[in-house]
Amino acid sequence: MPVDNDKCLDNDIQYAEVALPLPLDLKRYVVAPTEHRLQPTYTYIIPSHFLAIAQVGCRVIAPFGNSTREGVIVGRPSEPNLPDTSIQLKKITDCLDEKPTFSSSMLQLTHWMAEYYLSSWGEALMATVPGAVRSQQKRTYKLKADPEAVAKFGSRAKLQRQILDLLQEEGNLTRTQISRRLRKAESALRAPLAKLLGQDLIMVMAKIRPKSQTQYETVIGLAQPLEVIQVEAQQLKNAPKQVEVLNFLTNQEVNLPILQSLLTRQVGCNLSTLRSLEKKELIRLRSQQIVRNPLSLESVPTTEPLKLNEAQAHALTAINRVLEDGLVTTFLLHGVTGSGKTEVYMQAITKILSLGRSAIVLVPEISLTPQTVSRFVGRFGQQVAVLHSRLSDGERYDQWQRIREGKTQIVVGARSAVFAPLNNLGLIVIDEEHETSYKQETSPRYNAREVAIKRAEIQGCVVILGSATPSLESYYRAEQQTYQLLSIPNRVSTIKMPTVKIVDMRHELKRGNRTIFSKPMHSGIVDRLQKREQVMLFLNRRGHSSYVFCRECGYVERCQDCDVSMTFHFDTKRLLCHHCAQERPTVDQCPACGSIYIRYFGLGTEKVEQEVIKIFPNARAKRMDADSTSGKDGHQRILDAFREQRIDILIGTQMIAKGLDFPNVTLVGVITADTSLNLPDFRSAERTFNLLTQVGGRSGRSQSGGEVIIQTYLPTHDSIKTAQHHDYVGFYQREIGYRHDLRYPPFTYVATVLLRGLEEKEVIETAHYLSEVFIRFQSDAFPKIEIRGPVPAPLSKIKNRYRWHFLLRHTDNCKLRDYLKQTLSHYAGYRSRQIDLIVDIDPVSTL
DNA sequence: AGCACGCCGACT
DNA sequence: GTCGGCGTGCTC
Repeated sequence: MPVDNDKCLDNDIQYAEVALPLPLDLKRYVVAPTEHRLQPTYTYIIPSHFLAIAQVGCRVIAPFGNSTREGVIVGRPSEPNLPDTSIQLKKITDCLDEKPTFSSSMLQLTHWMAEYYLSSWGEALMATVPGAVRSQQKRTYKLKADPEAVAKFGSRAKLQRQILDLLQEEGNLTRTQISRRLRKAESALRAPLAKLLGQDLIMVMAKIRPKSQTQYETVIGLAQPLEVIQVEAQQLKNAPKQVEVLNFLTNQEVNLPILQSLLTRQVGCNLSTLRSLEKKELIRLRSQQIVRNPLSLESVPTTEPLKLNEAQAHALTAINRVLEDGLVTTFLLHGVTGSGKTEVYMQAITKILSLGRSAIVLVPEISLTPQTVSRFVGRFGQQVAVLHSRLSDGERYDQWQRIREGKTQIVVGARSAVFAPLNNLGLIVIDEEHETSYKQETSPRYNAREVAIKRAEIQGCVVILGSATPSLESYYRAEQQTYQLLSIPNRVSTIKMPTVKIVDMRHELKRGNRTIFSKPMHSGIVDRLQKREQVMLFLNRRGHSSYVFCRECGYVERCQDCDVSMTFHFDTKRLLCHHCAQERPTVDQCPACGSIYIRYFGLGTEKVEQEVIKIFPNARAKRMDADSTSGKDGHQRILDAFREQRIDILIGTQMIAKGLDFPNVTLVGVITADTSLNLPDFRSAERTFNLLTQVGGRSGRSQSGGEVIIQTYLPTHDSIKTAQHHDYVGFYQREIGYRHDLRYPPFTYVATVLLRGLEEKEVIETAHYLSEVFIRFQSDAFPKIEIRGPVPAPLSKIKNRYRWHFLLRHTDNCKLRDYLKQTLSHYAGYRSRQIDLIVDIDPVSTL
């Protein structure tokens, strides 16, 4: 029987079901998976002083095992529902919210996410709030024994000795602090610390406290009427600084409270001056909340709604009709690059605001540039909150609070903005819906597009998926009438689509052209340079050469920790692994046979830059990729320079392909289209088509018209041919046929299961064991499940960890998940801790 | 995930 | 013997 110190009657005890962010315990699914509590929640007693506020959806701190955790109340059962009656219920230590952080719809949404993506509910809940909202656990270690006992400890256990010395010297330290000072991994400290604790030599003080949160600033105001102050100032002759302060305050044009920092700087005084004035009750110091606003709103000119062309107007009418009726609908807005989709979004948002509801706009992180943001801010001003990865924790926290308090009606942000806590949400826009960055690559591995659709279903909203190159899944669903298709087939006004030229590089080679520029590409660039127009050159690979090898013996420089070749970077003259960032100097002699015939192969952006400089010495060329700049605004500076036409040729990776709009660019060159085409992934054709269309869309965004030149060794490939004619539907029809024949999405649902570990042998053995489990269940209850694998993953080793994987398919995604839950629960008993298991539902890539 | 417990080889 | 490494199990 639980003991409650608050002396209330047993039937007054109130309970909370708490979800904690623990990893999913797969063993729970072993028996009767549908009846069992699928998500591990824990029951706690709510102390009477929290009864008033500890509601469902509140974040709480609760003791868990021998630590303290932050969790979320997901239920208030009248009776505890425990697997075992002997369990002693503990009490919640603290309730962090007066008003629930999670609404019932967010609880529902996160529960769905956890079930769908096979994560725990707690993990799903935590993924929806910014880090700064979450509490941080802080454990500090403190010396408990007296110095004598410490001295007596001896130096048998060196680490323990070092820790004792450190604590004696510096007092209380956290584990991270200890690890930094001793230059040891935190994990290595666990055992020694445990030992010291066991011997009662040290103690831990666990404190969990909410992170950074709200910032305050001090403002100074007058505490007396102006006349009184002026009289008083006469009396302060021997305190000249104080007089100065008073004079400054009384001479202000507007008599508003002034920032302390500003005042001290202007007058040249310090805080103590102000304090003494405060004591004399002449001024008042007051602390007020700082709202960090990363938008410089003043600088953004307001924009008026543009007049829509016929296709845009048609799309908007269809959307508005549904918005008015309040129906749950998903639209697929298919509009070519430059067709004015954003204007349609904005006018739909205007509509939903007029109905008293709010909107979320999801944008891929990469296109969340000031340019995009200012379009929304320019139209909607203070009603917009922006959430993206460049914000500091504090800024993000403030934005989040503004949204939660109902101060903004529109949220523009990347993936996780789909969880923005807006009141009365009415519309979710997902721009570039095909983008793979909407998929989170850590648990819970959700796709914001699918989460948005689910959220819309729960909260009764409309979703607009927008893209020039919709994902095959979305377009298929539109064809099946699951989504409503809206098309904008033309660019706005009279701007034409660029002409696209395909250059067969095999012919170039035969003609003896060994440079990276084909004849048409070369003359195209020369032509633009003469006309003072700009050129963008695109290559989706960083570095100089993607592999370095010896012509004598065939030795290739590989990464020691990953199964890939090292990329040569000319800037640093070093070899870099693009998967683990391992780096080493390049060689001029073969490490295997000593020969000096080292060759550099495989083209990267650095090499393109060099070639451009060599062949077009008079052109001002600049490269933009992950290596080319450092610092926060580096990329922006390059883009600004390009916009102001201080650069003629911009060379870059993906980075320059998305959402940028430079009117003077009339030629876009794709150095090679084949890189992404040859990847062993069922979406590689789709990727390539998207990329080519995207890149091509950068050309000719003004009246002068534009040209795109694509160099390839595979000129007859569907992705390339259809991209040439801006023929999305043609591409779709071909590709959907292949998907159908090969039983890939959207005709099946796919999940990948990856096993990862340091010991190759162990990984393989585990993979084979799992394979047996898969096969056993397949024949019993799931004959239609298709299992591919185990095979080494295409990147068979990353960061020293070997990777084997499975690909599972089924036409019914519920069956597929049930199958995974059951099989993996059986495997869970076998698995060793050395092997990670990663399940990815609806993976965006199988590499 | 943390954290303790308990089993086993290596060395004061 | 003990130290410390490492695998296993539990947390309302």
